[in-house]
Amino acid sequence: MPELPEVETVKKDLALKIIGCSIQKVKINLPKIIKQPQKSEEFRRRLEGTCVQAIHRRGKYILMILDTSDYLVIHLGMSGRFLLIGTQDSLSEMDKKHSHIQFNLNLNRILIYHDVRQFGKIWLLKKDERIPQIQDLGLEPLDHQFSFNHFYKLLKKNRSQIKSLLMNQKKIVGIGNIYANEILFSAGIYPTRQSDLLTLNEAQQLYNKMREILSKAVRMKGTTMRDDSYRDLLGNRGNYSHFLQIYGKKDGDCPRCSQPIVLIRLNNRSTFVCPNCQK
DNA sequence: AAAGTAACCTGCCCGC
DNA sequence: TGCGGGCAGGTTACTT
Repeated sequence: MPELPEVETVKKDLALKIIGCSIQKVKINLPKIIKQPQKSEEFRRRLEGTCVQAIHRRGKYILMILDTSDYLVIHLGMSGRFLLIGTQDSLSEMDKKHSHIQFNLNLNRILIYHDVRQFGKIWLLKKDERIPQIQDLGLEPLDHQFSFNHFYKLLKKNRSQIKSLLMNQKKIVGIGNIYANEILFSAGIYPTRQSDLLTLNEAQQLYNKMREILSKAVRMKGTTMRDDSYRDLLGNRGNYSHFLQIYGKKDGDCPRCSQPIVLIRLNNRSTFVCPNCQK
């Protein structure tokens, strides 16, 4: 599901709705989602009675800071989402089945971690505790510190296929398969091009499109492809789906030249290209 | 060092 | 209508 724009949307909504709230009770239905601490009981004990102080995003991870200085790290995997509801009765049987962690908040609200495919992960860490998943993350593509110069250097010192580089979370964070496809199409660059061999102009184009597309997708609150895919905290769809140019459009007409869009497979991921517009 | 493969899961969609 | 195969926005470990 979630790439930077989707995670950013969830983070903003969570910040709006639960900062200052206390977590009164925690119920764990699927312990394997919790990677740390190992014992569910400790997870529960350290969370109950705390208050949510701040919420941040780093790459595709959500960080929830508690007033005990412990913090939660959440990765939504492919299908993780949060539901904020008043009572469990409002959930369908299917939703109940996939509600793996339940946080009872004050004011009789319930925050649920829901995850059909169960690839999501949650850590509860002490203030000074670090995990490599976060430590090893690369640069934030929308950070104003991240200049074209930084980007260009990154391209030059790596020899991977440009699509792999864009999706490599140790180099640049937040870009997944949908946005990698969209960015490369917009920049007119074929996904298998070797990053250090791109021209200055191509690199500039790529940098511009990366920032344009990601920031527009954030404004549009992410992308929802199918009915069962990404939703925000309140169940709304992301509107960037209306702006997709190439992702999911095999055999469709290229929006630029009207030639058919071709599907190839790269690193086991579907990759959509217009061989006429992407060189 | 980089690319490929399989594994972790459930649900949906398509073709037969 | 039902079944099987393939696919899905991610990450990780292992092999080539």
